[in-house]
Amino acid sequence: MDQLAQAAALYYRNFAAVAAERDLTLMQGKMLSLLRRPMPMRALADLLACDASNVTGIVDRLGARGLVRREADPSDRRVKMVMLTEEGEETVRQIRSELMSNLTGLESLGEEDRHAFQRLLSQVLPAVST
Amino acid sequence: MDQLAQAAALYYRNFAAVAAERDLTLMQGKMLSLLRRPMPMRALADLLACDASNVTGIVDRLGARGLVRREADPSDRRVKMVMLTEEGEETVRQIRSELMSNLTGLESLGEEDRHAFQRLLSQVLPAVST
DNA sequence: TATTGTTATACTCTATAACTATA
DNA sequence: TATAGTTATAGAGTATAACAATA
Repeated sequence: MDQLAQAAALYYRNFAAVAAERDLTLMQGKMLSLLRRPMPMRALADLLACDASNVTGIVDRLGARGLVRREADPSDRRVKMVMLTEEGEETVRQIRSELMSNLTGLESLGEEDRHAFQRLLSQVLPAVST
Repeated sequence: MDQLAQAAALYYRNFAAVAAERDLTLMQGKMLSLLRRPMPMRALADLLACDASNVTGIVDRLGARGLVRREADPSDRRVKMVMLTEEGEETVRQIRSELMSNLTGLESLGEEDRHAFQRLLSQVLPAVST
């Protein structure tokens, strides 16, 4: 229990540090990481667990830096799809690779331990859609 | 790796929800939880991984609600010790107990799985002091 | 000189409420 | 009527820089 708290703290401290190196806030880094494919603003709000009105500002700031862009959805003209630009894609690649190399603990595990870890997490994570 | 991200997201989502029920922000809840014993402002800044100037405001707001108080340190008159009030202690007890009951996953594990989990976490947590 | 805590400042995140344009 | 996104607003977190008091 305390270990879960520490693991969570470690993960976010690491994530925030990696993002900060690129002048990104935690939320900006999270949003970029979520955009594996184009997504409506609304979906981003759900995944980031924040109000839809906040997404406007975050996308604005990332857009001003050329990391994401909005595009109209032909099938529903209310919807705006958000997607990474080329530069955004590259930034996400860098973040992911640095996250990996900072948290090498899991990668250095044997097969058996890794499976035990995943089994345990699946019990603790009944309702996570991220 | 992705599982660690999900576990961290789950933990903080749960923590923030429990804190919000008591009209506390995530940082306010974190600070209360850290105050197992009186602590200088400076130590809180280190544990919360934020600038010392932020601690002033957070302690101010918690103090205005009667959950913490400052006290002079006789041995170094620059230092102010922050400690929980009686109401603060009770709030922390409630938060802890609700966190536990929400994340029952770990508690329901068998001995073997629990040990595997702790062994894994200890590999991922080389530098966590919280 | 260095450290502790505060203040001032500017920016970001946050929820709420009111608005528009679509559906 | 309901939904997607925006805007306005107020409160909270954030780092930086400058400051007073103390070491």
